[in-house]
Amino acid sequence: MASSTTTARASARDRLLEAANELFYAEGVQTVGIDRIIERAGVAKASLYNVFGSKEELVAAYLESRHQGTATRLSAAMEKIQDPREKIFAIFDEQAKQFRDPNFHGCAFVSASAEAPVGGLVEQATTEFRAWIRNTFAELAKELGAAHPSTLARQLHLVYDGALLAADLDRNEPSVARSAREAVEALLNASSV
Amino acid sequence: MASSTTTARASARDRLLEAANELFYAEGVQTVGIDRIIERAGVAKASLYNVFGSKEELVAAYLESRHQGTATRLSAAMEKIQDPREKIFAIFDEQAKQFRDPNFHGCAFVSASAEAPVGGLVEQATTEFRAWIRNTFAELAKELGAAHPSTLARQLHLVYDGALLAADLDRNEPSVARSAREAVEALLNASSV
DNA sequence: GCTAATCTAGACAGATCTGTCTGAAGGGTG
DNA sequence: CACCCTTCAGACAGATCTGTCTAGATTAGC
Repeated sequence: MASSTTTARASARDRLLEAANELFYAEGVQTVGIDRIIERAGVAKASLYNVFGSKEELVAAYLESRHQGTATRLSAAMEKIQDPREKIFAIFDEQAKQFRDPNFHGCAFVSASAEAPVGGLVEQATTEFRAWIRNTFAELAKELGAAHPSTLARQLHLVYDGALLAADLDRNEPSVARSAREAVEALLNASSV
Repeated sequence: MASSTTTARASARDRLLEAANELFYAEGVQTVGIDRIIERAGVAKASLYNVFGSKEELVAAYLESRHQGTATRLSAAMEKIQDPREKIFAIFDEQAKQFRDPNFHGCAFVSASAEAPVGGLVEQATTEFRAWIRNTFAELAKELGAAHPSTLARQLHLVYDGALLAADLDRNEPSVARSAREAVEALLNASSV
């Protein structure tokens, strides 16, 4: 598929992924059926099953695209920063920006994992994503010269996940981002930096 | 399997709640159907709909029973302790004990909320549970004499949620509990205690 | 203009879901 | 025993789900 589409319209695959991203993320993987995806994408059901072989593979592709999106967003946020400490804060600032998005609805991987079968593609995509973000924190912790980089990374990950969860489930409370930032400060200071 | 001579069978309601607790928690609210619940509970379908009016209300009752269970567990863990700082650690120690339970599967409220309709009973039960646990932390933070009790409570909640999530999704890593405890220490120390 | 490949809408199959209803079995109380 | 009332097993309705298949429309290359 060398993308020879000269048409103005996006490819069926891209339109399906966009529809999946909107609907799956907003309402959940289980509750959104195939019919609603193809209706929003403007694509025939046969085409969906031709491109992706099953709903599960569409879900996996949706999660991989979110993984990719988060990776590029965080890279962009850290791009012009040298200090690893400031890079870490940039990650949480970027997260705080997400919270203000009216379409924000928590972590897509957490939601998708809630009712996914063990050993399936969703679990696999989630494991990869979480390993990647933990590794991102671990490298920054190492650059920082933390006493125990992997422990600090795990702690930053705890705050990162907890903040995502709270921002989604405790909508009334707008101070989540600030509390998370102050928690990060405390953790960085405590890790003998 | 068992004796019907002396021991009275538990009520239909209790058996339904027990089956719901096992199946909903292990596999998810959406993926487990009514038929599997009544089969495990040994109860007729008509009885379920007689006791609870709908699946959603059964789910809400299941969540409320977990709320109650967590409340009594934490109360017991803090019972013999006076120092609020040690009470906070007792909460996280209790959580760590949960992680070692082979049936541990993350936070029931997070999982149930992942695909629940907005404004439904699941959202309501989740809001109540989260308000309760945040309030628990807030009272301890106040006893501690923290500079900003509600901020400290929010931060402890972040770590609490993040640890639950990580213990569920990053099964390989066993050091979650220790990292969480150290994070709590750092947060307590930073809040001018 | 013709052919071949692709995309379309939608019927269809088969399974599964929630919730209702029927009719029989069972246990406690007069 | 007769009565009442709960519970039982399971058929049934109606909706919805994933995935397959048919057949017409569209498009590209020649």
